[in-house]
Amino acid sequence: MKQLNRELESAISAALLSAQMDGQLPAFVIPEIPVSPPKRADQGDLSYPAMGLARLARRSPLDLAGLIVERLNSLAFIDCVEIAPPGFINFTIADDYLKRQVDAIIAEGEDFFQLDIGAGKTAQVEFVSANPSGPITIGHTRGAVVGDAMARLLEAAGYQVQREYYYNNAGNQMMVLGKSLMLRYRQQIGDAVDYPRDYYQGEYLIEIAAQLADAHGDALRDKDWAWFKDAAEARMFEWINRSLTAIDIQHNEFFNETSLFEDGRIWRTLEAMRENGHIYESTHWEGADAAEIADVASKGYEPATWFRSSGFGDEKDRVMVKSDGAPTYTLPDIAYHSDKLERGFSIAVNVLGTDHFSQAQVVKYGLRALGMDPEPIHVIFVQMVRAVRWNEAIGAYEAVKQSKRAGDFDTLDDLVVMTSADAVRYHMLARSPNSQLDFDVDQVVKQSNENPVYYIQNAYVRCAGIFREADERGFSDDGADLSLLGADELRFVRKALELGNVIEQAVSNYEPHKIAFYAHELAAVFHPIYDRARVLHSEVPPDVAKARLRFYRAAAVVFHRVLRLMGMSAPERM
RNA sequence: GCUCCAGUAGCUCAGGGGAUAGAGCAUUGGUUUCCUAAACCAAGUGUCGCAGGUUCGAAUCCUGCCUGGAGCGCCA
Repeated sequence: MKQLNRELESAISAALLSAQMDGQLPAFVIPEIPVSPPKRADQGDLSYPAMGLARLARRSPLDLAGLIVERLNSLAFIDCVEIAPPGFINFTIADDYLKRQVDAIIAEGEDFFQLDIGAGKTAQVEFVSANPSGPITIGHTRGAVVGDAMARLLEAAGYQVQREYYYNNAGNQMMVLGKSLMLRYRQQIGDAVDYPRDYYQGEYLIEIAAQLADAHGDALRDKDWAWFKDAAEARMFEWINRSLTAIDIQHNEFFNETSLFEDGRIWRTLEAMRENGHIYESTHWEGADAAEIADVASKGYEPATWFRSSGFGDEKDRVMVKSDGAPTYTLPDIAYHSDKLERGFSIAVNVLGTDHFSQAQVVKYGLRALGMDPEPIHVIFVQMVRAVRWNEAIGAYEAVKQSKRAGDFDTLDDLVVMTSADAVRYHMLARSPNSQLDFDVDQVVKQSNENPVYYIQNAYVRCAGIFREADERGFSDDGADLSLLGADELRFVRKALELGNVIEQAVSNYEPHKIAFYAHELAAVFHPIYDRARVLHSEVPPDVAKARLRFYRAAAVVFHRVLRLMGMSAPERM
C-alpha cells in the first residue's frame, strides 16, 4: 500500500527541482516537504503549506504554490488540486482510486501497510527487565506495553525485531531476596526469627516459604541464602513470564546479568575503559570539592575504582567497583550495552522508567569510553504511573495503596483480573510515554461499558456480525461493483490509508502511543457508517449490498491489523 | 541547588511552527420492524500555567518565572 503523502512529497520536490533547472526558481537545497491531512474537510484530503518555502524561493507564497501546481506531474490518485490563501496547496484523492483500494486492502490482509522502511535491518527492543524479586507492578506494565507495541510497530515498518529482557539477577538485591526467603522459611517451620525491615516485605515470599515448608518440612533448615535465592528467582521468573503472557507479551531473548560476571566480561570492560584512560582509583572523585572530600573521609572508605564520566559531560564521576571489590550496577550495565552494540542492531530501543535517566546517561558515557558509538541506542523513558481512585469524600483522586486486604492492588495480575488484558494494554498505551499516567481504576473497571477499548473492538465485532449473517443467508460479495460505494465508505478508506504514516511516525519518533489514538479515530469514522450503510436490509438493493459487504471485509482487515499492532485481540463477538 | 518531564474543556488526556485548538469521560435531549445500542444523532464549555521575545504565522520555538513529578548513592 502506498503512503500517499510520501508520493506527493516526492512529486512536489520534483516540481521544485524542475523549476530550478529551468531557472524559474533560485538554487537552494530543497528541504523536507511536509504533506499531511488538513483539519477540515473542505481543505481537501492532503495539504502542503507552501508558505514555509516562500522566502527561500523568493516568491510570494501564493505565487510559489501556483508554480508548483503548474509543474506537478499528474498523479493517478489525485483528483483535484486547489490553492488556498495564504499559500496552501490542497489535494483531493480521487474517488475511483479510493474504491479500488477496498480490494487492495483485502488482498494485503495482515500485511496491510507492511512497510519497507526497515527492510534488511534489525531492531532490538529491550523492555520490562524488572528485577526477579517480585511480581510485575503497574509501573512495569506501562514499560511492558509500550515496549511490545514499539516492537510490533517496528515489525510493521519492516524491521526484523528481537524482544529482549535484561535479567537483572546479580547484585545485592538478589542476595537480600535469598536471605528474605530463607528467613520466611524459618518462620514457617517455627524458628524465632527477627525479620529485618529492609528485607522484602511482600506477602508472596511468605506464600513461597509456606509452600517450601509444606513440601519439605524442616529439611531445608541448613540450606544457605544462595539456595533460597535460586529458589526465589526461579519462581519469580516463572511468575513474571506468566503475567506478561497474560497480556500477550513474549520476549524471545533473555540476557542474564550473571553471565557477564561468569565469563569475566565486566572485568574486560573495565580494563578496556582503563586502557583508554578513563579509570582511576581514589577515595573520592577527582572533581570533588573540600566539603565532599571531608564527607567521604568521615565515612572512612578505602579507595574505589572510578570512571571519569565527567570527561564525557557527566556532572561527576561514577564508581565502577566499590571499595569492597564488588562492582556497582553500572559496570555490568555498560558491559551489557557494549555487548548489545556488538550484536550489530540497526536500532536498539530501550524502554526505561524515568528513575533510570541518570543511569542511562552514564551507560552512554561508558560506551564512549570504550570507543563505541551509542547512536543506535534510543531510550524511551516512561514516566511514573500510579493507580488512582476517585475519593468522593475529599473530592479528588487518591493513589491506590498497596494493600491486598483492602481490595487494592498494584500488580499486573490484579489489574488483568479486574479489567482485561485488552483494557490494560489499551489504557497503558494510549498516553504519551513522557506524561505521567494516573491509571483511573474506577474508569477502567466500572465504566468498562463505555470504554474506548470496546469502542474500537466493537468495530471489528460488528463486521464479523455482518459476515455471520451474510453466510447464514447465503449472501456473498462475488462480483461486487465497488463503484456503488458511497461517500461514507470512502471516508473510511481515506482514514485507513493514513495507517502507513502513523506507523512510520510512531517508529521514527519512538512514539508507539500514536497507534492507540489512530485506532480510536478510525473507529469513530467507522461506527456512523455502520449505522447508515446497512448491508442485509430489505431497502438496500442487492448490488449495493454486495459492494458494502466487500467494503466491510476491508474494514475488518484494517481493524484486525490495528488491534494486533496494539497487541489487542480482535474478537468475533462481545 | 543542578538536570529531565509535565501544566490545554469540570475530570483524564491528544495535538508540539500553519487555516476556525481536539477526543474520551461527565452533563442535557433525541434515535432501533430486517447484520447494529459496548452504537448513532444533536447541544454547551477554553486567558492552551504566567510574562516577555523570535516569526508572514506560536498551544507548538527561545528566555525568565510559578506549580506538580522524577533523578542527582561506594543502591539496583
